[in-house]
Amino acid sequence: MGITKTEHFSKAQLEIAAMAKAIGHPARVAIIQYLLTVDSCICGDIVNELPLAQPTVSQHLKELKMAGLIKGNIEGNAICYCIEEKSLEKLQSFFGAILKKLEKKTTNKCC
Amino acid sequence: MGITKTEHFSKAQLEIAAMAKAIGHPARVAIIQYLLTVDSCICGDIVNELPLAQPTVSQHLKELKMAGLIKGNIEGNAICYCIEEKSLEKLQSFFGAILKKLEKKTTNKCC
DNA sequence: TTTTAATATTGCAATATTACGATATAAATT
DNA sequence: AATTTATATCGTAATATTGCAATATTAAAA
Repeated sequence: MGITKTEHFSKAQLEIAAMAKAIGHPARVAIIQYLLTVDSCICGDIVNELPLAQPTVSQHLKELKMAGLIKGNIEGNAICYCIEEKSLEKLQSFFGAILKKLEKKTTNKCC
Repeated sequence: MGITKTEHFSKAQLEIAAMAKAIGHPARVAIIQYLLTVDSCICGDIVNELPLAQPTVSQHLKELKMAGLIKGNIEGNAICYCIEEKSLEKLQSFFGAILKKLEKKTTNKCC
């Protein structure tokens, strides 16, 4: 069907999944990494940094924005994109919590 | 086209994207969380824990396995699934590195 | 050895994603 | 005002994902 049964999952599960899904494409990983290298988040040429056409990049940016991973400020005729720190913190603490739980059960490993 | 231009991205970017993509579905988030609650990774009834049919769950498990996030051990006629710690560590350090870089550029924020 | 239990695979329908050309929009520049 | 620059949106083709019924597989249990 290609449709996810969202109603059966918790809000937290849906949120983590949505953010992870947004990162789940190499172009979007590259966009995030590029946003980290530009110092003042003076944006602009994200398109030139990627091996993809402008509409495709625009679409990827939209998905990152909708997942709350980046935000954009209009600066004249350009748009300044930045990473949304809060969402990345959520992801890190999700994985941090998992690793913490894993360490607690070192006694009972079967694989 | 629905096809990703993988050849233009780095191995690291592809790996992070693949792992994130695997977590990018609420059922797979739920599976990971469930695997954390069972103490001895005596598996079995993951199907009963999820609001999805058995073939669907099996498919999600396969994707998690292919992304290297979980591993499965055959135990008689059942299969014991566990979380692959290394891959989660990779993800956490990816996000950790991002947050570290973000903290370094607090002076030049525009959004 | 037949049955049961646990999981995987196949096949398929519905929907989502990826990519891009064409076009639209909107502000800066000339 | 016309042009340029930066980005978004539309439309569409190719492919991927999600979900499940039906069926296969494989090992334990009866």
